[in-house]
Amino acid sequence: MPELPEVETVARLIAPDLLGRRVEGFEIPWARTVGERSPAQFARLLEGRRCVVVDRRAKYLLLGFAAGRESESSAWLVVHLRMTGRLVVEPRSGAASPHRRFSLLLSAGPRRPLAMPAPGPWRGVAAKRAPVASQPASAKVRLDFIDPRKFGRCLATEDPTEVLPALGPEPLGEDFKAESFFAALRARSRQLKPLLLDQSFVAGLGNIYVDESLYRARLHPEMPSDRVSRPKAFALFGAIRTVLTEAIEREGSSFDSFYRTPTGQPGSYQHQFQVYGRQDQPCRACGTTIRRTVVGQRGTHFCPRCQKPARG
DNA sequence: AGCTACTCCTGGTAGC
DNA sequence: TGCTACCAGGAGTAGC
Repeated sequence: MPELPEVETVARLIAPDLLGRRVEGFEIPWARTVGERSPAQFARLLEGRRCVVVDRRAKYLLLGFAAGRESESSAWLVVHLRMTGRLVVEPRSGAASPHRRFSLLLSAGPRRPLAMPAPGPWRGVAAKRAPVASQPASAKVRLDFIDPRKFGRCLATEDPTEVLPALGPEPLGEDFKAESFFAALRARSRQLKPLLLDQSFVAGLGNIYVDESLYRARLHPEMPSDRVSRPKAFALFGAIRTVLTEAIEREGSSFDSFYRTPTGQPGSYQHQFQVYGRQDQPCRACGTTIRRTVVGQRGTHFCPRCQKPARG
């Protein structure tokens, strides 16, 4: 499922195919994908504008569009992939997926590629490989939002803050500090698993990376957050950042039919999973059988020996 | 504040 | 084989 590393990968890889292209139209095969917006509102907000920003905040992709020759975004397409959403850039006349829910029709690209704008302060990790355009700049293209389960959303807005919910700190950002993370854990008394999944507490983690982070920090998913010791809180802080960084370096996690990069490639972080999806298999550290339970309505994977429920 | 349940959806799979 | 039933999952919302 697309979490922070997958969305980050999509942003990086899709940027060279979007930057500098102009919106010439759109198609909305599944209306609920675009929320309340009518085609007329889309036209007013986006048509004729040029893509100048491709960024990410939490699990949201932010595509910024500028009017005329300006370089400041005055309209945004805010995309959430949820479970099964994908963004793909296709030749304009190429065949569309039966699960296509929304498309932007884009002009040919600029003669000289638009420089990637300075990444948002929440990026945190440098790209390992330089993203390359998949389509020639001379071709008109189509940005397809493909989403079999229809959970994803593409929202057009003049101001992203008006469609984004309250979001906690970016775990790879500069303002995410171990000391304040410890204080924040102390200030609540929720089970770690649902707390870390709460996007207003820390932004961008989902089911996979929460399980992997808790395992790495040797913390039980049901432990109340205010019982986590200072050293353990620091360990969890480091675990979250390490897991996310390594996942970005491997371009995210893919399994079953879930999640592909914009070029259709799977990520490879699934090969690094220590607990997620490894129920009934031995813990790589101690050999104990990994267990799967349900915590807060979410499938939860942990090692009962490494992750003791006692005070951490 | 924090919990539980429900909703949105469909592809995949387990069970018969 | 063909059918039904159920489930995963993020996030928003409602009710307690």
